[in-house]
Amino acid sequence: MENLTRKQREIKEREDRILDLARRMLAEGGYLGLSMDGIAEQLEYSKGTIYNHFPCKEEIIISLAVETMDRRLGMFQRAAEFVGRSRERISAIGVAAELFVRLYPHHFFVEQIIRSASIWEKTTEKRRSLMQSCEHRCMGIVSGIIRDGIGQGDLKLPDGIVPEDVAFGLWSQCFGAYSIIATSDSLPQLGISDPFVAVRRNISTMLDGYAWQQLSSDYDYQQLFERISSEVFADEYQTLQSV
Amino acid sequence: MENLTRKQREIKEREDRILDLARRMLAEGGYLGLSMDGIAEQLEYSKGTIYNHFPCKEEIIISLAVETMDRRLGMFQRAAEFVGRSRERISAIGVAAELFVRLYPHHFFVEQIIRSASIWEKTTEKRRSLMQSCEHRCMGIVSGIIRDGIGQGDLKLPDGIVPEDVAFGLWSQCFGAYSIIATSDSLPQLGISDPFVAVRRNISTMLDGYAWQQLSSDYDYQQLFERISSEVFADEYQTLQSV
Amino acid sequence: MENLTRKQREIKEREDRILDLARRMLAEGGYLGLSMDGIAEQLEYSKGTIYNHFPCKEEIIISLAVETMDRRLGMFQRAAEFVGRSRERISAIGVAAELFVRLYPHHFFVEQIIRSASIWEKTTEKRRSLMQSCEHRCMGIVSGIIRDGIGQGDLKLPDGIVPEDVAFGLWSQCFGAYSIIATSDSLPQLGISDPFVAVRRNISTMLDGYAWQQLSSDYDYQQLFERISSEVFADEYQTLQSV
Amino acid sequence: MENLTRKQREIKEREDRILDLARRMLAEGGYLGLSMDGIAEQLEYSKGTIYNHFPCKEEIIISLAVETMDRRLGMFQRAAEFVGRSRERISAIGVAAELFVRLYPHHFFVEQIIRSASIWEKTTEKRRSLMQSCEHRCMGIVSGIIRDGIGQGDLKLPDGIVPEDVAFGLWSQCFGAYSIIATSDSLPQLGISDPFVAVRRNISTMLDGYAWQQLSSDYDYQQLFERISSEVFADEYQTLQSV
DNA sequence: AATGAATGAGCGTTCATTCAT
DNA sequence: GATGAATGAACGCTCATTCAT
Repeated sequence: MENLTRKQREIKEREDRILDLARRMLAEGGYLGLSMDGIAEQLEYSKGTIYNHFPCKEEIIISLAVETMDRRLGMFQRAAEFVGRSRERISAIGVAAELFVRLYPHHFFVEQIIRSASIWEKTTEKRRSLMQSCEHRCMGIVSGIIRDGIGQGDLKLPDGIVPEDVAFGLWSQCFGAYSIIATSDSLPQLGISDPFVAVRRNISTMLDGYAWQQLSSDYDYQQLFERISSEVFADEYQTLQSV
Repeated sequence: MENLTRKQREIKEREDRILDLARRMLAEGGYLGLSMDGIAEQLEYSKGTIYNHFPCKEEIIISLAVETMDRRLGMFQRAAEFVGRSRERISAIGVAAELFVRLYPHHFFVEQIIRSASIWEKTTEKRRSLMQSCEHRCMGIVSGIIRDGIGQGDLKLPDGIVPEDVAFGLWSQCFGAYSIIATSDSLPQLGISDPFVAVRRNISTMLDGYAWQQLSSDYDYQQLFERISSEVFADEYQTLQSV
Repeated sequence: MENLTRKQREIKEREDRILDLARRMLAEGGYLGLSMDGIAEQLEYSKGTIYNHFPCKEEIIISLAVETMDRRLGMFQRAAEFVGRSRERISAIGVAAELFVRLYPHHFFVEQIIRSASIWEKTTEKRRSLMQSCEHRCMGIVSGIIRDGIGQGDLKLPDGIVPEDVAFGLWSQCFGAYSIIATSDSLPQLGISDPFVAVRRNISTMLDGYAWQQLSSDYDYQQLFERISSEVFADEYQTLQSV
Repeated sequence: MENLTRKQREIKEREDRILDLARRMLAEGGYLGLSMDGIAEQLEYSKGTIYNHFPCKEEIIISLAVETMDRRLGMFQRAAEFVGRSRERISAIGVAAELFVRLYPHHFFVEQIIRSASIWEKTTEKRRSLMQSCEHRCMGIVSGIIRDGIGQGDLKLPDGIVPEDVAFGLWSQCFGAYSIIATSDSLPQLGISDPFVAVRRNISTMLDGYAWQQLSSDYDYQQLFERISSEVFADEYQTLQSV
């Protein structure tokens, strides 16, 4: 059994190496940049071996996406545990989102690929629902904090708006901004010198618009951002700084 | 001469059919979903004929993108001419953006594809700058309205924020939300029953956060939305209703 | 009829323009470098018009070859008329051959192309025999001079050797050398600094070997070369000098 | 291991079959006559298999050329080792050249193709220099024998002529004659009944012209030709006889 | 006679996937 | 379980040739 475990460890390790390489290839050249031949060659395994791990190319991409979502979910969970008032906690989520995309741009890119390529036909329904559940839980965390805020009197949503709508707003804002940042190289020419800062300000302003206490006029969220970064995401933050 | 015109009309018409089909293929299967063979086959023309219209696959995609951007730019320009206070005019832009993506979802999808595929190597610099200028002008319209609002005293931006940052916020919000809407089919399960309404509310709330007069609490922007739709974009609105 | 003649002149003129361009294209990029589309485009005629002149691509190449051979035949004929002893006259042929290949390298190149591409299947037997007759007459001129030399006692061929064998030797030597010169760019590195001079010396030595009077030791053939160039081929020689 | 060797043998063997077929196709229809589709079809392998052996069409042609040059170089080297006076040794080279072109006419044709087609862009500089070095060494062998002849007093070159010039003469004569023989089917009609014999006589006469001892009048080079054929190139000679 | 849009067989090449060893 | 040779459908693209106008 010890033997088996070692074997299993080896297999898991190789699987990780495949995924790591695949992610880099995907980031480098999109869906076409990822090739089974290339993986086999660069990893110095035979193609057959790669196929022993993943039954087809699409499954690799799905695995990549699952890994990405898992990783972000983990960061979101740690963020949600931040002790403070509801808006501080939602700020922690914001920190997590930004750190994630800056620290693991390849992971983020995978999500974009998966949205534009038609992969689903070759995949099992199980895979698909696995990813949806990940998405679901991420949303749940954010909505939960909003609900907490409402419960604690920090926030009151107008009629016809549910916490999920606000969560969707945060999600859209981040996803849209990070997509544009990742794929546009003319932002400075458009007059946007520091897009990440702009995202934070815009989100903050939106939350002010919802009158989520405490307002950004009464609280230094920039400083909070730094504090969360170094307290909750010490490792990630340091890695980012050193890059 | 009548004869010549008929031929030319036929050609133009076929070009449109090629682009329409190409757009659908792109929307269906991404960059790989669009194939020259497929176009020729489905349109029942020879490959040579397709190549008489477009010298390579990339040029089709570029043409698609240019068409998309032109069309939206046109709608933005009409929106910007709406007579009213600055926030009403920015609402008109919002109407344009939403109508555009709902009316021409394939057009919108093309933009996403073009962001992730590496098409540019096969294209001239002229093409590239043409598209960038389109983007630039769209941004310029939005920033211009924001500047007008500032000049007219409807809006005052905090220190360190320029109109472009706000415009970027609107762009991100829309682009992100519409991307998610277009590629996710589980929004209802996530609790977001009407994502388009949610976007409007979130954006409106952000503008409230910037204290852009008149605040949504003092003005019925929902009604304005309807009015702009039926006045400025009568045709588009009707088409949308009938679908 | 005057009208018809003008028309015919126009047609002939256009045919020449087609052939000129075709020859340049052939020289530039070999068999593949010659394209019907390219001809039509650069000459600003429609493809149909080109096909009115030549029924297929191969016919153009054949025409090119015929033109080449005609031109050289003309030069050979003028050379053969040089007044002098037989070896002087054969020298005149040598001058013609060298001037031809140096002055019209594209023409020479056509001959090489036609030897390596399989064009004949698409051509009529008539074309083929036309070319062969050209070749025949060129050979005939050279053999004739040799025969004259024998008749005049300048030369006596050993048993088993006919004038055509010697003519073949001259032809081979020239064709081989000029081919190598045209397609090899490393002759200087191989130690051959002036290949054209080398050809002349080698041929002259071979004729000495046949004891063709007057031997090169008794006659300044280099000076004769100059004289023939400037007397018989004044125009060609001048053109060459000015290039 | 026996197993592995068998597989490798099979692969090597197929590679040879590909090259053989490719050579025939090239000889038949020039650069265009060689097609990857055609190879796959005639050999009844899939296209992918062909591409497993050669990464592109050009590499096949290069391989063909290298094989050709290697083979002739080998024959030249064996010829150069013939024990005898310098002119006997140069005769051995002549035997090698003729046997080569008669025994492997397709090989010879490859060289002509490669001279006129623009293959080099798709190939590495290494390939190119490999071929040039082959050419260089062939030339070196011939020049070396000439130098030996000079050193041994068999031969004295006139002023202004270097051994390489004479070697170039031999090369031109052979290359030209063999090219014409290979591509012209009307030699008998032109009065050249045995062109190979004619080449030998012409070359011999040229060497007589250079007064290279022993002169053909004092030595039976025809008989030497037979002797070298059967002694140095016994295998090749026999193969030729039996064809 | 001139046009040029239309054709379609053909090309070189790629790559996910299979399966005998 | 590992290997990698073999497959073959698909791709983007070219171009000589035809023929309705």
